[in-house]
Amino acid sequence: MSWRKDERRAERGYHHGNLKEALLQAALNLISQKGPAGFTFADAARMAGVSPAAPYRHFRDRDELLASIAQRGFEQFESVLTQAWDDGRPDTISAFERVGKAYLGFAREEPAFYSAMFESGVPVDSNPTLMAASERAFAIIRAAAERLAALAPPGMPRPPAMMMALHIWSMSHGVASLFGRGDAARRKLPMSPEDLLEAEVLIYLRGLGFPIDRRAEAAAAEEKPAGPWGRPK
Amino acid sequence: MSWRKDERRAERGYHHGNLKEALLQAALNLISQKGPAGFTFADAARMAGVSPAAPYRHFRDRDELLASIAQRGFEQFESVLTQAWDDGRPDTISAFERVGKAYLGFAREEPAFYSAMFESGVPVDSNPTLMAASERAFAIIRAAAERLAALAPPGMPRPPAMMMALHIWSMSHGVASLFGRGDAARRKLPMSPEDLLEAEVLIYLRGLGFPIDRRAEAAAAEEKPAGPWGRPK
DNA sequence: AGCTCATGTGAACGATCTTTACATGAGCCG
DNA sequence: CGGCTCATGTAAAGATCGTTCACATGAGCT
Repeated sequence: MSWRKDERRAERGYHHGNLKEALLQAALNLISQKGPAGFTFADAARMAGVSPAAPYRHFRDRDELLASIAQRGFEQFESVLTQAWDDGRPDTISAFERVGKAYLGFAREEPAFYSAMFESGVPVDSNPTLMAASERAFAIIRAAAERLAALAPPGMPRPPAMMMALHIWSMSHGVASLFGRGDAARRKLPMSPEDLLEAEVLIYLRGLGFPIDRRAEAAAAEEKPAGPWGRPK
Repeated sequence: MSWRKDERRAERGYHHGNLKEALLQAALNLISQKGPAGFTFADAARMAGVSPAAPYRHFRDRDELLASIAQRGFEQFESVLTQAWDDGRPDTISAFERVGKAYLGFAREEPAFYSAMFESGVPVDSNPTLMAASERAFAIIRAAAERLAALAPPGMPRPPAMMMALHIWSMSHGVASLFGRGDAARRKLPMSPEDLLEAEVLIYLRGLGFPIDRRAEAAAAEEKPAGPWGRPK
């Protein structure tokens, strides 16, 4: 790693070192603790050990900091999804399932990023670079849908990949947003969010004509082999 | 209507009349204009023509007002869904589609309610009456899913209604949250949110083994009869 | 060594949230 | 009708926050 000089400037720095980074980290901590509305600019400054005015050297205002976090979130999101997709290896279907799990995993493990990206009221379309980052993340889902659509059985009409991608995205976001995070808006579920989403997507794909094994859903619904739909309760 | 005396007290009241109501209305206006984060307690008071301290006679703090709005939102939501479902008349499928449209309609026409309910960070499970209202709203979807599940073709295994309900809900919320409102987080869509959701649900139901007419999706995807999947672009 | 510019500080303003003591008037009871 | 009481609203005040501006400081270049 590039320790030696980088670390000296980072830890102890001249004025502060990399305040920008420290502020982003502080904001992330605060958001994950108290939600995107509960984090204050002054708090982030305090947590970074600087005066309340210092952040204005790096962010025009509080919204720009939030937008920066959303931006970073989209980038990290894209990276996670890309890795999960792995260009469709070893096979399209299982890679696709991995993407779904990765989606939920990101929402759960990075709730601060996720809420900054989707629930903070940041106007995504007002910031071009933010918009672009969001597009790149969606492009992964879109690409996966494309490959999946190409796999449609010969007899079937090809579903439009864009529509598939939007459908999958809305399912994933719906599950993540309603049931994904441990804390807020939780509701007793008969199964894990991951299994819920997996079953949902599989049923959807079967509806498109893909030859999905029914046992996969059963396994997703619950490990209990009490019929193909899991426990009937 | 019960004018006469009610109205005198409502309009002109003694101190203010029904400040509580006025505050809720003011908050709704403010939220629909500036989002749930952008509304301030003082602003609501000002809009109601009272001092900034007056609201505290009716709400412990800002969060309680928000929770009250969410509560009311869930009640109104339940009413809208109940009306749309109409106990499954004239037939289960079309009533089900109506519920989906009603869901999106509510999210679009009452963005203030919707965001207070789902995106304001109000801890739903901390307030029992709020939780109950939310449950009652979800119960409509659940009941519809139940009826739908009972309609499953004889040869098919019966899907668990609860799972169906959760799936439908996550689709609806996903579409509403990502594409539903005119303003925030919009993205260019090849079709309307309503059509997107309708196609999604229909494909899902077909995946469950329901004999869904493919042309319905085509119509949903777009009116253009350019093949069963709408325009291939 | 000295200049310069990015970076951080301190003080200040207005707005907000919230509490506290005080005012007011509606409705009841005699 | 007169007075009591309590819900309802006000005024004032403290704490915090977002934001700005004049000023300080020191890193890096020449």
